[in-house]
Amino acid sequence: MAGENKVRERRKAARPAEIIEAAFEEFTRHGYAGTRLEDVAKLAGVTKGTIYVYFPDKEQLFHAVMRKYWRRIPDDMRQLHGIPEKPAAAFLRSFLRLVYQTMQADRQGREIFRLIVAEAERFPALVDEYHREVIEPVLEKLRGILDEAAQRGEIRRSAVLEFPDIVLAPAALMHLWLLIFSNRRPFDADRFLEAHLDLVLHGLVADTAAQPD
Amino acid sequence: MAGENKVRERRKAARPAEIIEAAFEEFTRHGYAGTRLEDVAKLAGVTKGTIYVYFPDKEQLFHAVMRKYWRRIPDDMRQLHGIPEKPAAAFLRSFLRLVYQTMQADRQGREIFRLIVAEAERFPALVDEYHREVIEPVLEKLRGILDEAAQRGEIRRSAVLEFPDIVLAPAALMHLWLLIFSNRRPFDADRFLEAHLDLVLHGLVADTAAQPD
Amino acid sequence: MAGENKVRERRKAARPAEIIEAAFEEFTRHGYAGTRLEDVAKLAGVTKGTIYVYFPDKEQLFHAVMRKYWRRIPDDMRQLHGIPEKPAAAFLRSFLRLVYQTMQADRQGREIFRLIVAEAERFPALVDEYHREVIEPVLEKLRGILDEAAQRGEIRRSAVLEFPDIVLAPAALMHLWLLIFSNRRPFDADRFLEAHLDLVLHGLVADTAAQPD
Amino acid sequence: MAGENKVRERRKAARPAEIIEAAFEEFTRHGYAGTRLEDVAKLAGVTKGTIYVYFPDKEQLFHAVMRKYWRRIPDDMRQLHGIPEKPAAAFLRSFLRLVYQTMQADRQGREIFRLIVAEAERFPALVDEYHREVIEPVLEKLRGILDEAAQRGEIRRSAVLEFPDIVLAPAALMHLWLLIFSNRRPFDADRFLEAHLDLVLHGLVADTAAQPD
DNA sequence: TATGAATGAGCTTTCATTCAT
DNA sequence: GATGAATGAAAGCTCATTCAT
Repeated sequence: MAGENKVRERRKAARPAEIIEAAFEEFTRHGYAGTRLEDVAKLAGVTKGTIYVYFPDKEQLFHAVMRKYWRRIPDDMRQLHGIPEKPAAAFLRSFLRLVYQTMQADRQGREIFRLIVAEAERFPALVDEYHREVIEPVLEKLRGILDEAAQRGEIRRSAVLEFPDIVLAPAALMHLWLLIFSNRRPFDADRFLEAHLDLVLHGLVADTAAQPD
Repeated sequence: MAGENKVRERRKAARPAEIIEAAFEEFTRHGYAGTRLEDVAKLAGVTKGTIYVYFPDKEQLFHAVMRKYWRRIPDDMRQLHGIPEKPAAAFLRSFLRLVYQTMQADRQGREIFRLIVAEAERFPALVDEYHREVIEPVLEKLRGILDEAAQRGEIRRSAVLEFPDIVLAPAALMHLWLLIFSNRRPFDADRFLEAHLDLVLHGLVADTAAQPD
Repeated sequence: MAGENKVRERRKAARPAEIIEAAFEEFTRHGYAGTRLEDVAKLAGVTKGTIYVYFPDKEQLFHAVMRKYWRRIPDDMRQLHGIPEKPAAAFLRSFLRLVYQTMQADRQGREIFRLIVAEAERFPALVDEYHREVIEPVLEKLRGILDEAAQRGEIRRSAVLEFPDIVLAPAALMHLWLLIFSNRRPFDADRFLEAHLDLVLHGLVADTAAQPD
Repeated sequence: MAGENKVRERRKAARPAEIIEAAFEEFTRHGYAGTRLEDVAKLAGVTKGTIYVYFPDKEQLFHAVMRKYWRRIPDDMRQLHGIPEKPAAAFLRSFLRLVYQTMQADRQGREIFRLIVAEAERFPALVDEYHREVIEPVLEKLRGILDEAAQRGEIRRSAVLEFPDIVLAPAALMHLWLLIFSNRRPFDADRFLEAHLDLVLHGLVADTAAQPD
């Protein structure tokens, strides 16, 4: 009774995920319009028809790919729990370091971002969803860090507090550089992060006494 | 009769440019693979066949579009000539203000950037060319500004000097926001620029005496 | 437990009939080629595979549908037994009234007729079978009625006796009207029958004395 | 200037008609769903793509086929002009003879009728159009003939006058027989028409004195 | 017996490209 | 140069049929 059709069930249960994985590769490599479902199928080790067993059409498969791969990003931020939140300089450093680590390691999240930029016109609803679920939480987290530090008097009250994106911008730019140059252009991410921290900590510090590092 | 001919000739001479303009609209809206040459032709007021009179194939047309629209960007930087280069804070402000103005006004440059991100995998050579001709000059300009200011002792010698991208990053991010949210999300570019300047000037300033604004 | 089994067995035994019923609906609505076995399965409350347990392929299922639904038509004619066969006018009236009643009530027979017309080219053998089993018996019955009436001198000996279809034709036409206009076009079947009878009885009557109604 | 591209233009102008002709053959043989556009193309001597130069999709091609082939039917009725309208018996005979001739000769009109019956469910609007443009005019013509004859006292005022279809029904039935039996079943159309006329003329005649033939 | 995942041939439709005019 | 009819390869999608369970 037990274990006889487990293999089959396991395969069956894994099918949609396998197809999504393959679709991710093809979509990120060739864009939405440039992707051939036949290639997706081949990569997933199934036939064209099988894709349609699980997804009603190309568009829904695209949606599934997008949603699957951006969900994981905010999860990484949980690692921040347990890190003492002050002094602000140290916490900010931890926060940004985590962001860089995630961004560097997470090729998938990066490629999803490419698709967001590339297909923003075709799938505006997806862009909004992405903003709400991926970008906004990170910015809100950062805004909270900055606000509390400002309340404690550790950093200046400046217009920057209104735009946490500005503090994060260099990280986003690194994202883009990795995206468009792949590995053609050497990039010292550690040193880039140090420079980024240098600017931010000097730029936000409450008074000259509070020097970072 | 001669006048008639002239109009015709002028139109004839304008054909390739008109086709490129139309192709720009279609490529930026639908991406490379998603663009139909028939739509390009319709928008340009010619027929499909005419495109092939001037361009050997879709790919070369794409190249032409890309090259035409990014050439103009560095031109804007000439406006900086004539502005006194010190004090550094003021010059940086002028520089960044110019960058923001250009970025906001230049929908075409923005859309080209979208294509760079979207089609980086398919046209890596184009990305490299874009970097050499568009990104690099701006970064080099900024690097020059920063280096000179540092030599004059107006700003700190920090790791940031190695990565002028970091100073420019918020502007690039605004570029992206405009790109993916179109006009769906209100964005106060002026205030964003002020916050950006606030961070950069405080972050780079040599000593606490040199406050911006 | 035994009761449970019975229900199941009863259901099992009913399966083929349920499938045929569902197939009838789909085939008549969408034609042979336009019918999807998956829809048949859904309508029958089974899965696609089950159809193949009972029918080797789509074609055989179609055959089964056709044969099942035309068998019942001649049965209705048994209702004529017991009606005195003369005078001919009265018997003819009873006969035609029965034909009209059957035709109006029997949506299924009507739809089968549509399939006969629609798929005659693809299934000529089925058409011949249909003629032999459905059309011919009715025509023969009518021919018999007319012949006997003629022998009794109640109706004229005319060429019409060779073609009982001519006497029946208006009924067939009503069949067609119902088939192609569904309920879009109002149709007074009773009055139509009266007119039909009027023509036939006047047309066949032996002499002017024998007026119907 | 003249005659150089005439051949091409002639071919071009003929294309849609050639495709419609080929489509007619395939649609009438295999029905709407059963027809493969590739076969249509092959029969028309073009490639699949060419069909889409002239017709937006399969459905519009079907519409075009239907409309093209039923237009000609009412035209045949013009042949009646010039025939003296009385006595009614003779005119009715001419009318029905013409109907039979048309029906026998016009394989295309017959096949269109098959499609009307077969696809009535899928294209109800087409059925209505067919009724308005093909059936209705014939019935109205006949109704006019009968009404005038009745006014002149040449035929009885009976319920039949309300339903000219009844008078025409045998012709319609012959249509069907030809349609579903092709040439498998011998059919003496002349004798059938004679029998038909016999019934109708006897059935409608005002008094016993007025005998047909 | 019944299932339904999987197949793959085949369908309609699209579109970059060609070429006679 | 300019046209646009024609092509044909290939794309997205469908569905009758199979088969391991």
